Amino acid sequence: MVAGAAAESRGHAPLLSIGQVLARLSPDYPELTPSKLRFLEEQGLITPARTESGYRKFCEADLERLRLILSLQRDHYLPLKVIRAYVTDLDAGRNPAFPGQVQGASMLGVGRRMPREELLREAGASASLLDEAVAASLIVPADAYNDDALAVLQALVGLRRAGIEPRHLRGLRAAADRESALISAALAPALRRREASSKASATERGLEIAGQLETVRSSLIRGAIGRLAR
Amino acid sequence: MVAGAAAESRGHAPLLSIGQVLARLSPDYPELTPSKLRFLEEQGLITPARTESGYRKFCEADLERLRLILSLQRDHYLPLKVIRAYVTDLDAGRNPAFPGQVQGASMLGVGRRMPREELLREAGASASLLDEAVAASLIVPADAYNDDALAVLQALVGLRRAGIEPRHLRGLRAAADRESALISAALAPALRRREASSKASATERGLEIAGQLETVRSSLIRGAIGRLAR
DNA sequence: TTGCTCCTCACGTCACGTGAGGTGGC
DNA sequence: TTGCTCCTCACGTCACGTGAGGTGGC
Repeated sequence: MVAGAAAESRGHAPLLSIGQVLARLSPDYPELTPSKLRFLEEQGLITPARTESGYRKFCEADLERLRLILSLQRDHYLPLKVIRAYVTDLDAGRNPAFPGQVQGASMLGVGRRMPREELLREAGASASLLDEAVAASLIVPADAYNDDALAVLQALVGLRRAGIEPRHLRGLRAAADRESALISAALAPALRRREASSKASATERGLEIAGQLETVRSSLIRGAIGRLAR
Repeated sequence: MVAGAAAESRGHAPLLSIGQVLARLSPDYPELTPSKLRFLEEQGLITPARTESGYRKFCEADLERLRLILSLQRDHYLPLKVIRAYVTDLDAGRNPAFPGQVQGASMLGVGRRMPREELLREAGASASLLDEAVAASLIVPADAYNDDALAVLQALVGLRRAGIEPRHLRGLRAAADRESALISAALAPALRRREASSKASATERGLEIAGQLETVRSSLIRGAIGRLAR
């Protein structure tokens, strides 16, 4: 590994100090701090190189890994223990299952499947609400439902209390399809460039883009709600 | 205060045990636990009544307060210290400013305003990107921008890296307006019923509904992205 | 030499979770 | 009487944050 001026003159990416890493990542991850970076190293999630005098030096692969770790934390609410297991498996070439299937799922309940009756009971929903949700293409009917369907149905219970019915949300379905088409188009060139790249990483990147779109949308909606109250 | 059968026979809401509170709130707040409820009491955020033998008993006002506290935590990422100050001010009838203006804003930076140049620098954005965002109605031009504009611009920087430009997002603006109209319609009856209710609580309720809509949308988009990778 | 960045190490903090050991209520 | 729910209290945990005290680099 050659660092510094020599690397730069050959067009290699230079190694970054902890402060430079912060400057590069904080636009996407504003909650990042030096103390968090040191903590992640202490926990064995990243292993940056060191200069002779002990300064940390991060390469591009370290940055990629940090982006992965931070987005698993931010967008999937995964505890570091789970993230560490995932990246350790990745390092070992074991091609592990993507751990962030269900936002906020309990460790016990991950991958859990429940029949219709259990879904209704846990969500506190009526059978007709579920039927309406299916009719509006908000939930896909199945023999066994997952935690995602449960979260959606719980939200629909809350929305009904506000007088908003599933049929009012048909537009959401169409808008989501348009949005996923936009994301799909954005991912296509990267997928062509590196054919061998895993589907998991394409999904991960797609979810990151979805998160950025959500930041924009959320601002627009909060702005509109703020104007309503005036 | 009369509790139990007498209260029920008069049509008063009965007092709820800690387990019953959990059953009522966990559809909306799945992360709620008995230990969290006890912790919130210990921290002085709620003060449920007690039976002679020491069992906690929650009234409807306690539930309302819990919903407020939990949504301030979940949707605005506020620390309990800030939430406590807010509800304490509410109790004292001081009509405090709603504390959750900016998601994830640092305490130092709350209410902070920055000129165009500072906004561009902090977001790592070009002037033309900001101009395009303004043209697409994603950011409102101003002499001084807030943290919300910064978050949006940072997201747009990330989206541009993925090849998504502000003009591709004009649809988001229209969709956000439709969504806020839906929310506005849902809030209207409640606003009519209790004219004196504060605008802050209408905004709060509007944001709660927006959060539920987001749960549904997020599921649809994640589902669509998952199908893309197949 | 002067700032500025970076280092370690110890301790603090925030928001809970986890039992142990015991009592209350239909 | 038997479960089941609920109680307190002590301690643990997770993910960092905060300084003190010191060294490195342009």
